[in-house]
Amino acid sequence: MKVTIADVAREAGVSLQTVSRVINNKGEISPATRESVLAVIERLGYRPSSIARSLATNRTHTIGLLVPDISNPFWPEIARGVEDVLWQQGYNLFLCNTTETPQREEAVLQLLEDKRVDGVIVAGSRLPDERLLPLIAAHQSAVLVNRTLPGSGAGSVRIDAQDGARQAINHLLSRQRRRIGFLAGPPTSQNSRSHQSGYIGALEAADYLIEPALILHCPPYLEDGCQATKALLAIHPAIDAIYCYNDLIAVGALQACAEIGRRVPDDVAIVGYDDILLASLVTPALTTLRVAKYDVGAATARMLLDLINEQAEQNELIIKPELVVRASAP
Amino acid sequence: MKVTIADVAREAGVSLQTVSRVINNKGEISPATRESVLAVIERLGYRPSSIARSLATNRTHTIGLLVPDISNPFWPEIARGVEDVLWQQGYNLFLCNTTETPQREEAVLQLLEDKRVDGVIVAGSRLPDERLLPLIAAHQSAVLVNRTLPGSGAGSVRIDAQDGARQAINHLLSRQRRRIGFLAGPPTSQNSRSHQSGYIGALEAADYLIEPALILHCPPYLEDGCQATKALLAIHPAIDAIYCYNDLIAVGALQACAEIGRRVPDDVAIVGYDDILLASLVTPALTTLRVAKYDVGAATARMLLDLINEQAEQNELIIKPELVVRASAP
DNA sequence: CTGTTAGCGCGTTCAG
DNA sequence: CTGAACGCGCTAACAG
Repeated sequence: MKVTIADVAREAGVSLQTVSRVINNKGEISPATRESVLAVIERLGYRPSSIARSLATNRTHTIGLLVPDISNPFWPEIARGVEDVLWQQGYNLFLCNTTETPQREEAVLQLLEDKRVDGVIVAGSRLPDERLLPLIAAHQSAVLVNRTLPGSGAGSVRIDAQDGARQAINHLLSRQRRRIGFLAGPPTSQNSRSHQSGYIGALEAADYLIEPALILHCPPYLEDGCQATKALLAIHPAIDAIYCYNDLIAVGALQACAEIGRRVPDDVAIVGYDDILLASLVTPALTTLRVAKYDVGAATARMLLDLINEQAEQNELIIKPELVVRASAP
Repeated sequence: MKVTIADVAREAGVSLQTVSRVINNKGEISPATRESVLAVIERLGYRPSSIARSLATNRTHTIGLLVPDISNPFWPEIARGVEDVLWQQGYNLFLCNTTETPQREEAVLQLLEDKRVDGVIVAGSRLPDERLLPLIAAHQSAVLVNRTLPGSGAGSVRIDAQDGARQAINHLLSRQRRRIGFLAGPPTSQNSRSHQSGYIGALEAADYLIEPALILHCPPYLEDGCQATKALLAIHPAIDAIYCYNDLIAVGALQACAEIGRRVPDDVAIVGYDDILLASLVTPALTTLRVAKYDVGAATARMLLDLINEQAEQNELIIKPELVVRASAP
């Protein structure tokens, strides 16, 4: 059986309470008893039960992180940033994959509530506002990544996809690309809509007509990007550039072009988004928008902790991505 | 305030216990009262507190996963496999990065104990047996990935690195490579020693002398692999092949060769390990040993759950990697 | 089939 | 400065 606070108290010849005070550094305790209690704790190898503590304090020092899919290379670095900051502050992390499935996202959020997490970080949510809102509201504290949710009181950390898309399109236009396709990622992602408004905005600002048929949605994975690219180029052979929701799709586009004999960048320029490790290592190397993923994760975690401790200075943070020009769209 | 079981009981006009029974499907309950209790639960939106439940049952339905670094592309797929299986069985996952730091690994293992996790999965441990043993023993159930720990009672799932190394070396020898270097990864990794014994075994079996100086340790990352390769080739210019602890190191080796003007595979053949996404997409594509990462994660989680439920049929699983021949070592 | 009585291990009132 | 009693929300014996 585990040694409890009672064992320590008995062994040290003091009351339960005194032991508790020593552990939590609360109230004044005579150095003598403190030392002796500490010695007994050490000798018995006593460690307080987080569970019992949580029941009494109503805090778990645990937070939940929802990501669409941890095996998508964009998320691990975010998760790493989150976990590092949390660890430093004595918090643990529940990792939950939502697998792009709305029901699972809902179920996860409820389960985390049952587990009494002190807060949640919801990244890449695919839920519509009205379904997400009550689930977020049920949590004490929450920070959303790449999404807003008006009226929820949740914090928000976003990479400015609209700005990123604008940078990408302007770069392509400046290189004389005129028929720019857009592989827009999951239609249910708010982030996708931000990209799209940047894409449209930049083209309109340059007085180009928007052709809706140049925009194609697809899941954010390599194979899907490959297929979508083939479809896009089949319908619109004149396309001379493709802007992609993320790097995985962009690498898929690279593959598609190789397979159907379109040269990159000569025939078609490709621009990705995220700057995952892969981006700089494929051939041709991918022009993309660099996102400081680790920093985003760390900042998100810090914001959540501030929210939990009610000392948040801001509950909104927008980070601009940086265009990295490589061979796929020089 | 959260609605508790007492609220439900009062509202339904039954005792606490009856509500508890309904929730847990324990004992016989008259359909009538069951229905009415269920209705109240629904109406009040009652959800049992996992914390209170854990305190009473001594089970948390939570397990801890230790990985060296989730942003190393090898681990996310493992984590995904683990999380999927756990989720299906109603378990949650604490994700913990040990950052290749022994103290952090120790601290994490203790903290997970405080949190009363039902079990732990320890992947890529860097702790020596005598330090790891007590920490593992303190946990009810544990499964180690890519490592054994005699006398711990822990389960073990391993990818047979010795066999993988043997396959790689034999392949290289069959292609007339004679001076084969080995970038061995972290010296504190048991897995690294397995690779090494496969490397040595295969060479000895073919009657080649082992030159210790052809073996170099380095952290399992791209930059480190790049540096180590340069060092290796500087000392031993005659090397015509390099076998690497993992794909990241191998991609680093590819880069190093490009930078110093060694052609791959003409001058130097490179073989990696893991078959991460990147491996097939670099140029030249990497010959490597494919590891069914998701399956390893899923199998590990299943083994742990079986251990927890005391119905484990086996507590050891060894999976063979599969040689995938690509351009870097045809 | 259902209610009562005890804990689970700890923190937080209060007195002393 | 220290101790005793109570409660966190729930499950596990026992009764009935």
